[in-house]
Amino acid sequence: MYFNSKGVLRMKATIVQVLQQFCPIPLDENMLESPVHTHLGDWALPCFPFAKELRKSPIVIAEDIAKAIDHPLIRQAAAVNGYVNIFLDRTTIASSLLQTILEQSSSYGASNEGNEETITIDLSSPNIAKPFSMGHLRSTVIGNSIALLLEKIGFKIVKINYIGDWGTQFGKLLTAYRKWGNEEEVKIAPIETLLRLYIRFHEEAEQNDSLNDEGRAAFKALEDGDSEALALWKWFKTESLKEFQRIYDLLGVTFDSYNGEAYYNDKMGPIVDELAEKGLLIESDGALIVQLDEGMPPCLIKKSDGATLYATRDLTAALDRKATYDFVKSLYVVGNEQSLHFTQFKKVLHKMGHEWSECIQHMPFGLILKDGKKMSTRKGKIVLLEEVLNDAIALAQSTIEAKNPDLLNKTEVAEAIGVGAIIFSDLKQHRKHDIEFDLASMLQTEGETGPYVQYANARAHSVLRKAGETNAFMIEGVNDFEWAIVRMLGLFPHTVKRATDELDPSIVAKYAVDLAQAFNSFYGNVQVLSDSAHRFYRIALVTCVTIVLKESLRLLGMQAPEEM
RNA sequence: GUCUCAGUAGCUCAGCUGGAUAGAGCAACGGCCUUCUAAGCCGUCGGUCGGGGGUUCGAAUCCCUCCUGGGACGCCA
Repeated sequence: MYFNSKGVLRMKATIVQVLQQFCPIPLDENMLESPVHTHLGDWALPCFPFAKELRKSPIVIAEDIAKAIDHPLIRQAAAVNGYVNIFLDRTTIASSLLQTILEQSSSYGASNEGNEETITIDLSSPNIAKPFSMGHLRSTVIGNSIALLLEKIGFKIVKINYIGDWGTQFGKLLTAYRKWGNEEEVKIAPIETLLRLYIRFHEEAEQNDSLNDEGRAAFKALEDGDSEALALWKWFKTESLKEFQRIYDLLGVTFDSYNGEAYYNDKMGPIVDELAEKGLLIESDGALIVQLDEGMPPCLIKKSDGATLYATRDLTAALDRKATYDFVKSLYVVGNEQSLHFTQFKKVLHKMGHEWSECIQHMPFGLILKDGKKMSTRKGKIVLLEEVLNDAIALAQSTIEAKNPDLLNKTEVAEAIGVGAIIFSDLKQHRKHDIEFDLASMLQTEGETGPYVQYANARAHSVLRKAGETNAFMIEGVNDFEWAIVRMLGLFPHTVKRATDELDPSIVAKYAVDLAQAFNSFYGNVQVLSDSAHRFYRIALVTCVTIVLKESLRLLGMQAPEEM
């Protein structure tokens, strides 16, 4: 009776249900809170809001409720300063929770809330001919984790890598290549060379504005199908994708579609026509725009030379995705700085009469700043992700060499840890916060880091390896260290719920650290194997820790090596 | 200038759908490896929650205002 239809014990929901039997006011989960200090209890119900309706003081209300409570799940209820503090019956809760987790294993915390409906996620979307930057890392790992989270609650996810492979920038790049580039150099180090050309273009364009016109003309020619330009563009793209794939392999991220901007090049006509038919298109200074309301800048659909823009392609892509996938929601994991673009873009769809424009959701994230400022590709102020990843892996490698030189699959483990450190350092922060780039803190493996969580898992596995066979367990009392773990384990489904409601992986990352902390504290203070009275129960507890830690890490897109 | 996001310990951040004494990590300092991996554990130090008003029994949290910083603001994406 403490389980939902899928057999998942949801501790908080259960306790609210129990409390309701003793409280005259309708309760919901949000009213129950965790006391600031554990000695105050496991859960607390503040009674202040009930005072008016019951015409009694909160102190009296709390006392009345506390006195009335009589339930096998609750060991003790104390009224303190208007709060009802609940102490749970540790043995009962622990045994049913451990049983549940052992049975459900990795599906613990899952649900079918999504009902197999489709959600598309636009993520990563690097620009070809440019290095994979730290900014794209954010989009990639946040989007990936959100995809995993939504899958966990039963949605069907389509991950789309909307490659930035079209637009004026390529006209500029073509121009630069023709002026200063050569084939050999590009072959040897494609992205590096193209980046250098791109930077030089912007440097020289500052002195000589006609260069910009040349770039725009080159893009127009590309869009019109100029075969020499197209061949170069294709070559740049192939080389770039090769480099990106290396990074995706390292990160362990896959995509369901790589349809980028260029894919929509020959599909934009009908949309422009539709906009015209619906009377939304206005000519302004030779360009075609859609006027939007209340002081919002208009949305540019075609430049005065007839070439398309980002918005044109985004609109086309959105319509295509709706037709192809029939999504109930369409998420775009794209930086903060494009917020205005997305509001405009949704507004245009709305004006076109597409009510599903409401299903489009921009999920902005903070910028990665360098010296307090945005990094700029054009000025070459950029940090390369691959170098950062390689640094992290090398560091993990040498730590393993120092601490566990006999480890069998050192290379894989070093990769899991190094990459995990980078992913985690990104995901642990709230999505919308700007992050000051700090290599040292990304490479850190102590404290609230990915390796810390992975290490807790590895230690737990080490105990289990030495434990040998398991057996049925009886719980003879739950100490504070164990109880801290049980509480965290019980919170996992609620954590998944919060993370999916908010679409925020940082909630899971914080949870993983808390669980790892609870485990490490237990590990440092309680013997598992040498205490025969508690042995099997503790083994079960440790097993559950590994299940939930691994699942938490998986939801963040990280590996959970069993030895490190 | 307009819009938008942010400002919490020396540093990086939690907490923000209002609740008890504002929590972690890093750094600093002090303990703990002859017991399951010390990438760890235990402890000490550290705060006008940017300022000022307001709403409330109660505000880091909600509202207003000011200050500071990031970002965006028609032919880039």
